[in-house]
Amino acid sequence: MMVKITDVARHAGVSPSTVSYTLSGKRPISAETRARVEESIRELGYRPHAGARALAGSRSNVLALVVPLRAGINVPVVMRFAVSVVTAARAHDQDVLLLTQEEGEEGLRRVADTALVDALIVMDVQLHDPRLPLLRALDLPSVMIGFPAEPAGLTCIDLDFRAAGEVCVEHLAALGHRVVALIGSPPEVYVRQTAFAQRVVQGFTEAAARNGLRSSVHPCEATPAAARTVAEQLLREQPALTGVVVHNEAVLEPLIDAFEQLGLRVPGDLSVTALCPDELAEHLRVPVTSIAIPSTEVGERAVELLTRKLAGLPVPDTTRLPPRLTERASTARRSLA
Amino acid sequence: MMVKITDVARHAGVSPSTVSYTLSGKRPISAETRARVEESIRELGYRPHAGARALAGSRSNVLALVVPLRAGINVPVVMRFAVSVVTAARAHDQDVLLLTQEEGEEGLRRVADTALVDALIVMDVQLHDPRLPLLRALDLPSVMIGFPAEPAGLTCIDLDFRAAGEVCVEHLAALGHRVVALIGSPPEVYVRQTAFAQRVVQGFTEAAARNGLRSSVHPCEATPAAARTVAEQLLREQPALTGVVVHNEAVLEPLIDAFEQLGLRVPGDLSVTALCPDELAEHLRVPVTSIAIPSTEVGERAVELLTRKLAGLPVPDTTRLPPRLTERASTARRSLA
DNA sequence: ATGAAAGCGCTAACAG
DNA sequence: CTGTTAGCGCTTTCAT
Repeated sequence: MMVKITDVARHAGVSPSTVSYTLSGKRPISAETRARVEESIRELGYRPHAGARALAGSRSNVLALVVPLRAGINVPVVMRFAVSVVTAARAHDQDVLLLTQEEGEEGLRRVADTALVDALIVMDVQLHDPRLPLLRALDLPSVMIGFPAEPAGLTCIDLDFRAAGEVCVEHLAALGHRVVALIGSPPEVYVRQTAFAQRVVQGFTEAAARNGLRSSVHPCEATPAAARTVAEQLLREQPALTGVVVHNEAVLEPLIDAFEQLGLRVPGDLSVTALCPDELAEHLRVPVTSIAIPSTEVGERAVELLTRKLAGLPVPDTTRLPPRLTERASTARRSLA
Repeated sequence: MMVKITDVARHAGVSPSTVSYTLSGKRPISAETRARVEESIRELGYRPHAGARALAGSRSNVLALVVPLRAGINVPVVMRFAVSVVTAARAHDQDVLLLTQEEGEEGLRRVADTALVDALIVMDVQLHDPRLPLLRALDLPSVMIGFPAEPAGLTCIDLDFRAAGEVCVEHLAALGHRVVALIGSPPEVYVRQTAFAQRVVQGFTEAAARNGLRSSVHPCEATPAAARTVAEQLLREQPALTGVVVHNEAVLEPLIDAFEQLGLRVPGDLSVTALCPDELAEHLRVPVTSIAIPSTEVGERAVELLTRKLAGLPVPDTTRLPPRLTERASTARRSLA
């Protein structure tokens, strides 16, 4: 019922090793032998047994993908990312095993120790992620999505959040805006978890200084009421304000509503840019010029990094993907009124 | 570097098979031997090699989960489902391999032929899904999420959409409503793809008849404009209408807006129930009484079915999960004004 | 350029 | 209740 390598070998009149090498390309095979073997494989419908292959070759051709479960994660982004990982992995002849964060370090250790997978992709990396020591100790290659506090010895990839902050400011500066504000995440985000929020602030602040803009930063809780408060405060304290960068998905819509209710038209009086998923930016009443997390690209690149590591090739410790700003209806040249 | 079963055997002073049987429980082991073996396993940190196990035991302990990619799928629902499958699978000592619909039938055949997985979970099943013949032919157990036109010989599971339609009507009937309408999906949905839309209509219509309610069904395109049109038409043609069931996520919010703009208060003048994800129902201006797809339960049950099949136990061909209605602010007793 | 043969680490008869 | 042993199907030396 199952065709095995010896069946193919017999059918093609060669030895099993020749079939194996034809498949792996790990040693030269004459053109005619190769043709004969390939024909036999096709004819018999041969498929190498994954387990046997893993045992003999000590390579399972499976990657583990650890997906986050925490509240507050952006589900569509994770999903898009997962799909792109699977697609990219298949292009490199790898399959993808799905692990949940729930299993924690034990899960990682398990799939590593049982040789179920060859490598790991870990999403939702925290600044002081408890899994870091393990990942360093494991002899499996891994790549992390996000940057921990101490990335030395690890391979990390993510959007370049600092550049994202800069790009937003530069877009506003190019449109003639002179006073800008960053409306960010709730204060606690700047403390725990990941470092990306701070990086946005850095990029924002430095780009503003470089371009001679007046700038300020305003954390904001993830509630409409907080959005309203921040909007009012901004109008009071920065009457000359004409550009804002929003890095807080939850309040993007409420903020725009608040500004308009306070008499500021977007983009007539106020230009708005955001860091948020494209779906959100597109579907607002005023579609918002935004930078999204390039989930698909992150996934592809992560798999590529892993493939290189598995091949013993050198890879950069850190990869920061350049932000791409999509212009929509929420930004316009500063009116000279 | 790698601890193997013979190491454990030597350390515990038993044979490899005894270690194996201690682990699998496939034959009786004396309490003291078991204790000694377990102690050795712990001490040495032994983990059976997955590939070796799969080869010798012809069981990989991996399930394949095929996730859909089509536009129009509900991403959070898929994600929740995937997570629940992984969690449930782990509870049965199985891992989960992620496949995308993109790979199609070839992907299924591949993981089956290479013995990479023991069983398949297929989401997003269409009425005349091209994968059906393959799934029937494969000797791997599989379960499908959703019902094809001809489920004979397959194992299918999904929400009981017919009962969902009924429950909505009965809820409205119990609140004293006498004239109800179903606002459904765009016409094309009733033609192609899946059968669940028709089932909702059936349940709705029959329950209405059974309860002596006047009822009507209205397909609706997935646009705010269409929602408005349907709302207007309803008010014109069914002035006595006081209850609606909405089975169309995209227009739930626009519909409520339209009704209120037309002077109908929800739930004061009109009670609204829906089939939609809880997130949506909860976050509307008026939280809507709704029935959600029980993604978590579907995932758990799917894994359970598969586990039973793998154990050679009989399973029902079709499993329809009972709908659960969550009452929110959008339904109320019919005002006797 | 190809073949022969020795495992990879585990499971499951078979034997006692 | 436990041990012995023959593979599972493939990769990879080693040989030619």
